[in-house]
Amino acid sequence: MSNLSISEENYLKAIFHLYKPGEGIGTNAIARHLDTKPASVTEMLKKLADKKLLTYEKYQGVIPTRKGFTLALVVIRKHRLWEYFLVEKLKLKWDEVHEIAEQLEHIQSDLLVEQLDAFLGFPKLDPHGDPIPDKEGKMCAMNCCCVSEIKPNSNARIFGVKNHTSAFLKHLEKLNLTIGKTFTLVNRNDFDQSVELVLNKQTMHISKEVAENILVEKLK
Amino acid sequence: MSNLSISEENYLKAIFHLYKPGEGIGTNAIARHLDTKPASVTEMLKKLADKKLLTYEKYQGVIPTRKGFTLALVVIRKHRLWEYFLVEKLKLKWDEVHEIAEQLEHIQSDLLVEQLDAFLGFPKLDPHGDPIPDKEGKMCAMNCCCVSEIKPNSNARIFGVKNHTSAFLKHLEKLNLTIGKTFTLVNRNDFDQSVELVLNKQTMHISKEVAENILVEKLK
DNA sequence: ATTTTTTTTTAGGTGCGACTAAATTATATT
DNA sequence: AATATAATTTAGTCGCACCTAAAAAAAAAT
Ligand SMILES: [Mn+2]
Ligand SMILES: [Mn+2]
Ligand SMILES: [Mn+2]
Ligand SMILES: [Mn+2]
Repeated sequence: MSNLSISEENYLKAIFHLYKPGEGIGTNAIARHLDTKPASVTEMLKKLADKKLLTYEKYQGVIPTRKGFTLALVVIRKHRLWEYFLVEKLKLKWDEVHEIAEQLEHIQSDLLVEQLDAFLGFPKLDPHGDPIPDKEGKMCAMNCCCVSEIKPNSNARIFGVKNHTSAFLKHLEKLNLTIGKTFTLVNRNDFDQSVELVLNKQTMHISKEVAENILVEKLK
Repeated sequence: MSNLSISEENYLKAIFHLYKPGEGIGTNAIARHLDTKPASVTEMLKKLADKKLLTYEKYQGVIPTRKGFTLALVVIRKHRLWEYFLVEKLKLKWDEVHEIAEQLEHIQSDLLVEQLDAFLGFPKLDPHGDPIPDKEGKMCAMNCCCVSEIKPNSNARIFGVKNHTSAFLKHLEKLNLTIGKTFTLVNRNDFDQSVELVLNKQTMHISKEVAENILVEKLK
């Protein structure tokens, strides 16, 4: 029964999201992700290392332990379940839920989480296409890639987003690029990496930045 | 847009609950209610006075301002809406929700509260019979009193409880004394203030402590 | 192999919300 | 009215989570 503070939970989650097999996670990257200062991060890393949630060696970059991964997944599970609740039950828009879930994810009660999960019908994906870990921390494998990675003349269905800011999501909504929509990638412009695609027989252009933040599954 | 900390919100709520017209609220009473020390209370009272949420004069006892009342009611509204949600939607027991609502009441989002209220169908009473303030802070007038205040040979319907601890609520459940049940108060024993009542044709005895914490409406 | 730049850590400090112990003020008792 | 008791405030600390500025180590550039 590891009782973590809200700050500790946010650090664990950030570290989880920044983790890539093989590489240690840098102090600066964590500070950037949490909008805080590197000096503050160093302090917290020592505390989390004391609690055996990650391995810390000066200047080496940090790697979460099994326990660290597990606890991060619990927070992520709660975040995504609450987002699902807010959109499906309370009828909030997909761009309105992230900030609220950022608070709700820290509510402490195992009973609450399990009952919420059941009430929602054990959803597998959150409103942004991200998989929701189950009670054991398992989540469905994702077979998707960025729009910026698919080839011209291929069809794709929008699966999710990588950027969760309200500004980006509202922009997508305006472009009618929401989850489930299918389109054909017609062409990629070499000089600015912008992408030309056809959606509902309408041709449209999206910037490199947008293309990098939309996740799709390829269609045959 | 007064942004209060969780502590400040909990103090405001405690002060609201302890308030009685005419009298100032003592430092000790607040400390007892929040399970903290008088010295800590004094400090917080000064801070809340700076924010114009109450009037504070050394040694005089404290009185909430209009603004203090209003903000306390917002927190109480959230607490009771979440309790209703937990019982009616997530199927938690009435003795399991208080601690969780104590956390949820601090989630900051006006949109969330209003949508939750609508989703629940604008409930008027929480699972313990307490009135839920509406968006404007208004709540239905309560016409009820303690079992310890009603006279022998009168009929009453259980309306709510004054004590919200899990221990007390579980006890009531065991005695089958839950909201909506009606009974006849047969007799009060003078020497220990215990009460004899008839519920479903069964005679039972309840202690003074229990009688003081059950709220009823009198039936003709 | 130096030098420069970047990353990370250390040192020292702040605000918040708690605490204990001691002083002060108010209230009750004699 | 003087004294004892209770309530409240003050003074001084502490842990947490942040900060800035400076030092140290690692990585990159010359
Ligand atoms: Mn968070
Ligand atoms: Mn999401
Ligand atoms: Mn609370
Ligand atoms: Mn209640």
